Amino acid sequence: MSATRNTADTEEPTARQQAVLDAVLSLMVEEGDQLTMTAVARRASCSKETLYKWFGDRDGLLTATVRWQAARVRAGRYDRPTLDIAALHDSLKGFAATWLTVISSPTSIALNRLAIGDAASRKSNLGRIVLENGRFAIAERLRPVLEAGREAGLLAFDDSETAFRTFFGLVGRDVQIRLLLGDSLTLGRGEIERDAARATDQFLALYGRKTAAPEA
Amino acid sequence: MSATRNTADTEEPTARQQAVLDAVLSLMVEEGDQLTMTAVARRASCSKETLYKWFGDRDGLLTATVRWQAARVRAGRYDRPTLDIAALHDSLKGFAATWLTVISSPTSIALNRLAIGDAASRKSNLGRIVLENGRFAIAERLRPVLEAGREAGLLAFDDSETAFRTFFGLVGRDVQIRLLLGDSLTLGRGEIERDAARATDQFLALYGRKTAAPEA
DNA sequence: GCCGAACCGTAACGTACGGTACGGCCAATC
DNA sequence: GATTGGCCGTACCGTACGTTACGGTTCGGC
Repeated sequence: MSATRNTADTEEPTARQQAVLDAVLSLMVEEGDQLTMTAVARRASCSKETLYKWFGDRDGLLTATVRWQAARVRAGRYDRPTLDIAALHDSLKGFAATWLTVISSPTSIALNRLAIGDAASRKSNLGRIVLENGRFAIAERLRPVLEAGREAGLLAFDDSETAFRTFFGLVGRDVQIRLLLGDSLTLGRGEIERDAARATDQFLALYGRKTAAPEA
Repeated sequence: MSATRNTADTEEPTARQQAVLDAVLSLMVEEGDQLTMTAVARRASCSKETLYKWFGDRDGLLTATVRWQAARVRAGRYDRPTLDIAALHDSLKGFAATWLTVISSPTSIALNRLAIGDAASRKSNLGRIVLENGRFAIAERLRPVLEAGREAGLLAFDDSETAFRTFFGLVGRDVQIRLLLGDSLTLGRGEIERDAARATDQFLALYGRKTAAPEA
C-alpha cells in the first residue's frame, strides 16, 4: 500500500494528474466508446504504468475522473435564501438554467452514459457518485431556497422533497433521457433561458401562494 | 441474401425466435453486463451458429430484441378521445400510470441501459429505436387526447408538443435517471397510482381551463 | 429405411483490451 | 559527474468474447 494511490482518497489530484483526468474526459466526450487505458495513456502523453501506479486500475481511474468533474461542477456558488417573490423567482430560474446547461453539456452526457453502463454491472458505484453529485447535490442546495420561500409565505408545500422533484421534472422534462439515447437535441442559450423561465413560472403557479400577502 | 435473416426485416420472429429474444431479455435483466453470445445461446438452449444465422451478428440480435420488446409494449390499447373533464382526467392518469409502470420495470431499465451504452459508440441505433417506441410513441398516442381536450374547451395550450413535454416531466420527474444510475427506488402499485394522480392534477392546474363551463 | 435440412453442443480462431515488465531519458541530489 | 528515482514508450501476457467451423442428432419428406 502507501505510494501515491489516489483511488478512494479524499486528497486532491496533482496538476499532472488533473491533466490526465481531463484527458479521460475529453476522450470520453470525443470517442465515447473507445475509453481504453492505452488510448488514455496516448492522449495524456503518459505511460500506462503511471496510470496504474496513480489510480490502481481502470475502475480507479474512472472513479477519480467522475470525482474530478464533480468537484469542478460543485464549485458553483451558494445562493443566499431571500425573501421577496422576485428574488425567489430569479433564484429558481438560475437553478433551472444551470441544471439545463449541465445536463445538456457533452461532458455530462458522456459521464452519465458511462455511469449508467457501469450501473448495469454491479462492480463499481459510479452511478452512486454521479447521483450524489448531480441530482442529490442540487436538491440539497435548492432545499434552503424552497424552505425560505415557505417561511416567507411565498410558497406552500408539505414536503420540500416532493416540491423539489416537481421542479426537477418541470425543468428537465424529457431532455436528459433524449440526449442520453442519442437524440440530436441542441439547447442554445436562448432556449435554456426560456425553458428555465417557463419551468419557474409553472412551479410558482403550482406551489406559489396565491396573492402573496401584500406587505403594505 | 435470402435465408432467414430477421435483422432489419419487418417480419415477425417465429415462436422459437421469440423464445430466444425472451432469453436475451431475461439475461439482460438478471445479469446486466454479461450479455455474451455464449450466455445467450446457453440460456436459450440453442447453438451460437443458429444465433448468427437468424440475426446476423450481435448487433442484429440486440436490435431484434429491442424491437421485440417494443412490439410487446406497443400492444397497449388506443384511448378514444373523450369530452368531459372526468374522462380526460382518467385518460391522463391512465397514461401516467402506464408510463411509470413501464419506466420502473426491470426490463425497461435494462433495455435503456443497453441502448444508452450503445448510443455512446456510434455503431448502431438502438437509442433511436428505444426513443421511437418509448418517448415518441407515447407522445403520439397522447396528442389526440390533448387536442380533443382542447377542442372541448377543457385544456388551453398553443403547442401540444410543449404541453406533452410538461406532462412528461410532471409524471417522470427524477424516476428514470435515478433508476438508470442504480438508485434503489421502488415504485409499488400504490405509489404509482398516487404519483399518476398528482401529476395529472398538476397538469390540469397548469393547462386546464379555469371553471370549465358548468354545463348545467 | 434413406436423405437432406435444421439445429444443438462444443471446439477453435482472431482480436481487443486490462494489466505487467522492461529499457531508455531526464532531473534532482550528493 | 555518478546515482537514484520518476516517468515515457513499447513490447508482452492472459483472458474474454465475437465469430466461424464441425461432428452428432432429430425430423419431415420420399
